[in-house]
Amino acid sequence: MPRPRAAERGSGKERDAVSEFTTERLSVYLRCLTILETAGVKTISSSRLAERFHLNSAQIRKDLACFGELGVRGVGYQVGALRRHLTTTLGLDRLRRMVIFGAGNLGLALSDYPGFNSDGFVVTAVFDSDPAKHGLASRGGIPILPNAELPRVLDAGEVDLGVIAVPAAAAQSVYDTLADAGIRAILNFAPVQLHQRPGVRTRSVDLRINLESLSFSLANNE
Amino acid sequence: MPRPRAAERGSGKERDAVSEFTTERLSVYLRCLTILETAGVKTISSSRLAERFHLNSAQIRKDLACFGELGVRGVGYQVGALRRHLTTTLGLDRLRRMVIFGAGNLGLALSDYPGFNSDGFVVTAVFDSDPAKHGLASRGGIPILPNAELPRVLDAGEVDLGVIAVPAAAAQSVYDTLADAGIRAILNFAPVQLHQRPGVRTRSVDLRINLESLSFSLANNE
DNA sequence: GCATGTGAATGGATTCACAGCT
DNA sequence: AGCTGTGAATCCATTCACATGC
Repeated sequence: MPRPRAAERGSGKERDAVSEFTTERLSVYLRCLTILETAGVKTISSSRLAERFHLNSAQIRKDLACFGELGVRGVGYQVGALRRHLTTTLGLDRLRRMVIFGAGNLGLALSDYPGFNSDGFVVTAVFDSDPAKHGLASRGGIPILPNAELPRVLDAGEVDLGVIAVPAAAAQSVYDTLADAGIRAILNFAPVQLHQRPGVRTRSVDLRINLESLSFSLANNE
Repeated sequence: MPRPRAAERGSGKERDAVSEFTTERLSVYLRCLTILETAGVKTISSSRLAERFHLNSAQIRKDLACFGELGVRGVGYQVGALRRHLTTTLGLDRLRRMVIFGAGNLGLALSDYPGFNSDGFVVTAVFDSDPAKHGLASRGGIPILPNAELPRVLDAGEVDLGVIAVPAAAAQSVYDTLADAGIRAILNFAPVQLHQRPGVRTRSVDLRINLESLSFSLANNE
């Protein structure tokens, strides 16, 4: 097993063995470039980008070099062009529709979370097994539907991404439902080691582990 | 810089150079042991633990060996004793009080999130800069206070952990406020590279990067 | 001259495989 | 015989340092 880690990494192969660490940093670079473009900066070198945003210049160059010769030697990178390139590379030039399972505190918060409803992402529905919630909606107006409605939502339009925000005990079953429905990318918030399916890209965010890790530091940092 | 990563790692030294990857896995092991103990299992070997929860047996042994000879050769580990040991090691045998900055969707959801209000953790207050929210409370009853009330809350009782759930633009300022107030552990949800203080253990969870990383996989997987 | 792209060096996490204990 | 604890081997991400190109 290659680096399973607590926040486990997904299955499925990238096109050219671009590491997950690299792809995560691409998101960071994209954000930095957006800030620079807004500020009117046209060109930037890896070293000044590194300096400005507390990154490492060699790493920036190596990460970007995975996708061709994006810079100009002696000059640096064109901010606008590079931003557009990263946007395409990350697949953010098209709309990613998401469904969330679990209309609890976390699920509803994520439904309305700006980062989940902007720049290429949109939450289309929240599913919950509790009949008392059906027909209701999040504060932002995302409808809460019965789990059984998933096929209908899938028929009505492409869904690219599933989010699991149900209690640990229900997570595997929701995962399987999503996988069976043909969803190829899943973000899991339940604190369980999911038994993953091949062909389904899965990432887990374990909020509790972050707390416990901080607690460990407090307990052991002298 | 040693592995800053998108979800950046904090500052401050562990007692015996126990890696952050190891401490994250300790949380996982603790969960597994709790399940086993509830199921009445008294003893377990690293290989059966690995099998049962999709882990690696050598890694389990190596991780646990950081904290002394916890197992018995030829037998395995005592479930109950090991669970208690990990609980203490992770500092979960005492109560960790937390304050959350940002009473938006995310901040309020986290305030009531079971994982943030059980087994050693409790959210004592939510702070927000919007006067319209002061005096209100989360659904679960955590009061929303003005930022200026932080010193009073600190005087009233120990606060071990701060959570940043404000928009990106306000995150650094909240971070500095928490650091100035003497809080030594911070969990940040804002999508920014924080300028960190020495002596303050910081972890960042970047929800947006998880989405973008999944989007990348969808765009580049075959 | 200056900054990229990259082979080589480094550092560290994971896995292997076995010595040592029960 | 079985399982832990661990040195050795492996793998991989990061960093260095420089040849290459504008």
